[in-house]
Amino acid sequence: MTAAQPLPFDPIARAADLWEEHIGPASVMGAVTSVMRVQQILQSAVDTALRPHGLTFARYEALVLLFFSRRGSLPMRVMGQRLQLHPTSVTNIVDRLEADGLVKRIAHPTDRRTTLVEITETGRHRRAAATQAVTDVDFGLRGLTDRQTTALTDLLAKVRRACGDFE
Amino acid sequence: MTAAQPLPFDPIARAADLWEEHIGPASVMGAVTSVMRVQQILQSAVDTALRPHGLTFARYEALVLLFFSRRGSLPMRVMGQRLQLHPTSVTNIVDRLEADGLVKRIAHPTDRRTTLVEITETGRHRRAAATQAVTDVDFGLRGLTDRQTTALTDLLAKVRRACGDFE
DNA sequence: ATCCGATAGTAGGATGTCCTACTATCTGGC
DNA sequence: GCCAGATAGTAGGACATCCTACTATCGGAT
Repeated sequence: MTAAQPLPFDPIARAADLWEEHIGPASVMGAVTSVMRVQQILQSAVDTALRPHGLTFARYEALVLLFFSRRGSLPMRVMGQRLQLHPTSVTNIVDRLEADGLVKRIAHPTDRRTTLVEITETGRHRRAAATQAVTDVDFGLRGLTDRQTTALTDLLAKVRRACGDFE
Repeated sequence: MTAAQPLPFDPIARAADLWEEHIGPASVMGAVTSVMRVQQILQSAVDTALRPHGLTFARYEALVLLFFSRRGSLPMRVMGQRLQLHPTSVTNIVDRLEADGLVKRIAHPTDRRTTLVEITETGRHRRAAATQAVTDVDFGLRGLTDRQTTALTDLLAKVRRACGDFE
């Protein structure tokens, strides 16, 4: 069953690829599967690069978001909006970043419901090191030219726009 | 802080998009972010379509894989290879499918280490209904033409190939 | 024949995500 | 002022994934 029929090339093996062969509509499900798979590959690669720095991609994104914010701090609610994350996921992420001393929760000056999350000096240094690690990875293992990378981003942007991403 | 500077258009808000603006290299990180985000969108859409059928995308893929297999059964190890999943994830998925009566574990005729997973009649029917639900979703909410969909798949295939996917 | 490394699957733990409450706080209409 | 509904964040639970061990079994080298 494992190697019953030796295919000539590209034995794409995922279920939805199989599905594609048998049913159609042409390519739609194949695109879905490809996106899923590439995301998995990228997630794994980036997380591997970030692990030595004690960060996941989600936490890294949060750190970057705070780093580039005006005052180095944002309400948790805003972080959730920017990162497209559920409020409880933000709580979790900030918990861990705070435990590592990379951010700290501070009180909002006027709204006592709101918790501001502020990046610490340690957090700024960690972000710099992690960014280096991420860029090093991405240079290593792409398979696309600059033009192709841009094309990919544009195509995905179309999908995102059609789905109401970008608000 | 929330709406400090009203941007003219496309206020792409994710952290890595911000990162992109400030550092570069042009577009690489943007592509990574786009893949991540589109995967999230697709995952959510597909899971929503499958929820009424009691399936996640992962379990649906497993069901499809078994459905299109020669004898309607595969060793768990092979399922893991085809679906690019950790052996423990396969165990989890098969546990749940089996609890729902969609598959059953049977003994391998010669290798007593191996557990074969076989799709049941109920599983076959469930797959058919779920496939209908998934195709209905995908037709509704894409933003690409057929040509663009194909182009997207091809670009992602390049990435997968460069990363040693397809074995 | 036997032993030792390789292989198949699972158990338990960690992480990350979401959902459903729940508490605390704010805000606007009365 | 004051109360009803909205909003910010968190707690606890469900689920999916991975990792590290662990057991059972296989198969080839000796």
